[in-house]
Amino acid sequence: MPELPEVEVVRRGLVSWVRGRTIDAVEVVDPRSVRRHALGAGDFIGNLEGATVLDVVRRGKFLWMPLLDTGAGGPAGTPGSAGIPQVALMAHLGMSGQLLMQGGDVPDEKHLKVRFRLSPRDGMPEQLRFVDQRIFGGLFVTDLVPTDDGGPGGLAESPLPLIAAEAAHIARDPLDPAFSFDLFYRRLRKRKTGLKRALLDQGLVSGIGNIYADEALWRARLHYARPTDTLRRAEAERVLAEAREVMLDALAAGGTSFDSLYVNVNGASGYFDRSLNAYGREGLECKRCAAAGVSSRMKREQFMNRSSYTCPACQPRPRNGRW
DNA sequence: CATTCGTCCTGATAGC
DNA sequence: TGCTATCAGGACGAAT
Repeated sequence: MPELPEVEVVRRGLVSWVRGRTIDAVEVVDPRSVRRHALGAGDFIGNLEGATVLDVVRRGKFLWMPLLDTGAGGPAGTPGSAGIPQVALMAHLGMSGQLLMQGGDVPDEKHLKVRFRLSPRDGMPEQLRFVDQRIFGGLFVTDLVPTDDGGPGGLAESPLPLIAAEAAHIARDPLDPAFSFDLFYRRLRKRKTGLKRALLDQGLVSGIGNIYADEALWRARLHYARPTDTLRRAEAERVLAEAREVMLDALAAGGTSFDSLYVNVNGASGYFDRSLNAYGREGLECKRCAAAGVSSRMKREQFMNRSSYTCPACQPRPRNGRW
């Protein structure tokens, strides 16, 4: 389930394979994977064929490749703009999306949705493939627009002060050097909602999904339903610091994976799931309580139409009035 | 305006 | 055995 670390692993894996290569041909095997491209699959293809990939950049879980039109005439970018890209190929992995580099002789994956044939380069696979079982992810072409907050964000800052229009509403992520805690805390306190809902709101802080939200809350000993307008500064700092820690650990491990739905760009699964403390541990002893000699079992509850895992002893549900 | 909820999807698994 | 129900969840647009 791709969250920030997994998407960053894909970005890093992808960039050396695609930067500078031209998209020679595009094949949309399943149009549902380009449904966010409003003008349809034909227009999607027309925008991409002949364009050159300049870079792979990210904000939150959105990943995109700024494109330069090579002059073949497609709508992608306008010649004469001094090499400044105007559009990008956007990718969101959703639940189960993968971006794979594959040689032309590799059989099609069962859930292959879109195939890109790239200009040949020695020792590099010919195809970039988008594979997605559950079709929550997708690809589309988006405009690149100026941004005044320093660039797209993420861990590897792009030299271009441009952001994909479709990702302009996404906040910076906690690993981003330009992430502002003050801005986050100010906005958090104004919310009338629960803490986990806020952590999952990509417009407030990006990159955190259900798994890392539960892990960060567990590490910070905070309950998911804690009202955001009661959070003390130190508590907000704590949960963000823990989110940062758990995502850095996952990044170092190459991303989290449970069922091989997610693999990185070269097809290798992450293995961080073995060190999760909260997610998926229903009925098991809370590791922290056990270490302190207290017996407490993790419980699972439905929240926001998804599972939330908490320890009832060290992450007590907030009560009215006092904290 | 802010917040919450329904929807999109497939396939593994549980239960009868 | 073969069917149906349940679960997984990111993000957007509709509803409240």
